[in-house]
Amino acid sequence: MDRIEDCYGFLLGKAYQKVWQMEKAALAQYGITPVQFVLLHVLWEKDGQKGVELGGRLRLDGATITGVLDRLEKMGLIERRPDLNDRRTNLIFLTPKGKELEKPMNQVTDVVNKEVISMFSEEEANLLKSMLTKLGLGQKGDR
Amino acid sequence: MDRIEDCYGFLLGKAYQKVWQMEKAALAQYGITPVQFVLLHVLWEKDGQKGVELGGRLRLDGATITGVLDRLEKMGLIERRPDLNDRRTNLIFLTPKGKELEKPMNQVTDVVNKEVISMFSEEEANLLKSMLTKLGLGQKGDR
DNA sequence: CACACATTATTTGTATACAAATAATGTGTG
DNA sequence: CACACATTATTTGTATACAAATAATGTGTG
Repeated sequence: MDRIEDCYGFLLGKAYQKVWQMEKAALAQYGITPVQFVLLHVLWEKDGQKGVELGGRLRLDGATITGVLDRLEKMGLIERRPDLNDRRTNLIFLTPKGKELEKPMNQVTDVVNKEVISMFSEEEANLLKSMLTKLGLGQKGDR
Repeated sequence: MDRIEDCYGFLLGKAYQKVWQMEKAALAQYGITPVQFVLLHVLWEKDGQKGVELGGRLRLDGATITGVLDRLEKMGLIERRPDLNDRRTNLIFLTPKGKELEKPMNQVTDVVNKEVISMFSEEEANLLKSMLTKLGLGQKGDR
């Protein structure tokens, strides 16, 4: 490999960095980072999950989840409640404030997604999605 | 966007994470991280560059470059020398130890690249590269 | 049932990454 | 030439991300 611009790891990192910055800018008005957004997103789908479930879905280390939850809790968007069935576990619940953000934050991130998609043909965008899914989430298909 | 798995930012992040881990594992025997590797790679192409040139090429903030250089310097792989033409600047030079790593490290990262490519057809892999370049480095073509 | 082993969350340490501020030095316009 | 503005590297602070260690609790096999 003569040029770093031929290294897939490098290219993926830079593409991620760019899209992450677009999302960060879009979410800045709510004081939320992209990672905090995706964690909230999983809770909007299903409230009251365990930390380890969130980490599994988001492919994040437990230590990382702890930190993200700390910040979301400090902002008053989520709440840790003890799991009555397993005292090792907390269940993570959205606060009303956390629930309110679903619609507006999905709107601004949808705009970013459309911006990304608009750089390619529909066919290319779909292929990109399936290739990234295969690379990052292990399988070609959906989960 | 109903599922985070449809969010390009998320997919890019996870694909990057996976490939980064593969590279990290391959480079671990040399005690080098993927980011340190790409910085060294730019120096192998041309020794004696300024920090700001490295940051421009790698799309990294000056503060990030400072940190990466600190660690590479501590490991004895690079050296900061004053620029006689501009006293604001250091020029970054490879040490003999830093030069030695070029061949072996390129070999192990080439293996990772081939692993990534092998997941797709040649046509798909080329399209992926051009799409990531367009997304992350601004233009479709090469620089 | 006891106890080795597993699971869950957290803490600590290291490495990116960027924003904002700072200090030193260059450059360009009147 | 002076001085506002730009450039370069660094420092400080915040936010991921993971590895390794720890503490508390569960689970399964003899």
